[in-house]
Amino acid sequence: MIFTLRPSAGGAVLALPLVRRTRDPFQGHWALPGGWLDAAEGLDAAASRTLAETTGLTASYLEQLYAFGDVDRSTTRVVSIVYWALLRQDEVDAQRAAHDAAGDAPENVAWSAVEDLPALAFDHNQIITYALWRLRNKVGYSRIAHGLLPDEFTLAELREVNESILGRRLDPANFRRQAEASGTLIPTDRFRTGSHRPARLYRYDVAVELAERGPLSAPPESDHPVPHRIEE
Amino acid sequence: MIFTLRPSAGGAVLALPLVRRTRDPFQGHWALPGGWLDAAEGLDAAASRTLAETTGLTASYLEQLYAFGDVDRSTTRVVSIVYWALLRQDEVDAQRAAHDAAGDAPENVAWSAVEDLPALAFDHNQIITYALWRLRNKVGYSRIAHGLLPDEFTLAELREVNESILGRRLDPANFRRQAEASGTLIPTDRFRTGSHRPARLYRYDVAVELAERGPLSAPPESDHPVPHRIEE
DNA sequence: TCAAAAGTGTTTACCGTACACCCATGC
DNA sequence: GCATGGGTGTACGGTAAACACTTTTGA
Repeated sequence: MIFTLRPSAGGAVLALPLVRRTRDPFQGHWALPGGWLDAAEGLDAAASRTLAETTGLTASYLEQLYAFGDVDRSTTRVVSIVYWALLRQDEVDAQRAAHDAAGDAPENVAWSAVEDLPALAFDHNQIITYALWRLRNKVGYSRIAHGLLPDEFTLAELREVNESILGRRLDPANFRRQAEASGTLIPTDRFRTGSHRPARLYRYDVAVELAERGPLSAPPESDHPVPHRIEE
Repeated sequence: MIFTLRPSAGGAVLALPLVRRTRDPFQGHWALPGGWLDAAEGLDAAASRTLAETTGLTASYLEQLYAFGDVDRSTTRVVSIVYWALLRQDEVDAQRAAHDAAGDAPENVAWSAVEDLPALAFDHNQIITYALWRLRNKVGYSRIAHGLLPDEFTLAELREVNESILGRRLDPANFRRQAEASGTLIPTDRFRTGSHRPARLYRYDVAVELAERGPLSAPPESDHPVPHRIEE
């Protein structure tokens, strides 16, 4: 499941690529991009590979979502270990422009806004519903939004990403203070000009981001969990 | 991964069952209980079955944790879709008593406190570390603690469960107010006597619990995600 | 009567929200 | 100048934490 933000009238909207199935079951239907796990690759690697095969891009954020394994979710027995990725809009645009210039735009891939999805193959609509729920939850307590932004961005751009994911407006003044207080933003000396008062550009502190994912992102020093006791 | 609370000097401690491996790789080592996915059962069903085979019990809480699939995590290629379960202490005790009476205590199962784990087979120590991290996170924003308690419990017992998971003392007065304000507790007319002033017994409102798990616990009415737009 | 846990009240600090206001730039 | 978004100040309300205090039982 690959999310990006697509500019649209009245703010950006979340969009994701779908692929048209070329064989049964669900031939001709749209589905989430996916692929088979190779015997010689780990789950993360397989997800990265599938992402690259679909979009030609590398994700700025990639995380395991959930394993779906009901017996009746396909005509054969398939367990899907679903990952979700966030792509920076500028990279998606650049890739699309390159394809357009070369005239080799992928035939069976289409980007769809999440609020305007067709009926998909298998249980893929349900998977998207779950991913959206997780995304909207996570944007509240995590600094996930920068996965959709270029390296340098204004606070207004960051706020608009959050607004697009959450589906509601945020107070610019309060958002600014919370963002600055989070300790994850590094102000630069550069400004975005072009309209009205120039806005300062920020970048993310990547060191902070790693600590949020728990023990999986950075393997613990010891094989043993940290002992913990109640102090009397 | 099966958690329960074991009474101990100075408060309860988290404990989980380990099984001794009877074949290579890691023969003789302790490992997390597990089993193979049957072609005719879903992931949740397989987790329930494995739990029952290990403990003879049904979980009061069962949730998918994570899928582990690095190529080098076993000598053969194995993808483990790990679930975690919470067991009520009274049921574990009853089951153990039944086994002791019948003289058929399971030979290769041992309960170990999480703060005193041996070196386990495969990447199982890492898996436990991750599960503990998730458990401690989740106890903060979810009412997960009641999975470790009998149907009726005092607020002090509920607080002690939270203290055991978090590894620190909580203020009884503040904990009481937060628990009562959560809207998930139903006071009963019964009291726990035996020492000092009797404490009122509470039970959980099960209806509330279901809403916390997101779209997976209760499938959405429609196959399509709820559209959302920013109001201008 | 005393110890100890159950349960209540109060004070403080902090944080999210709302909103008034000033600042700097393009037009 | 003036419209507009960038950026600051401030007041209010809710909630978590700290802790003093009362209540009720067993011993």
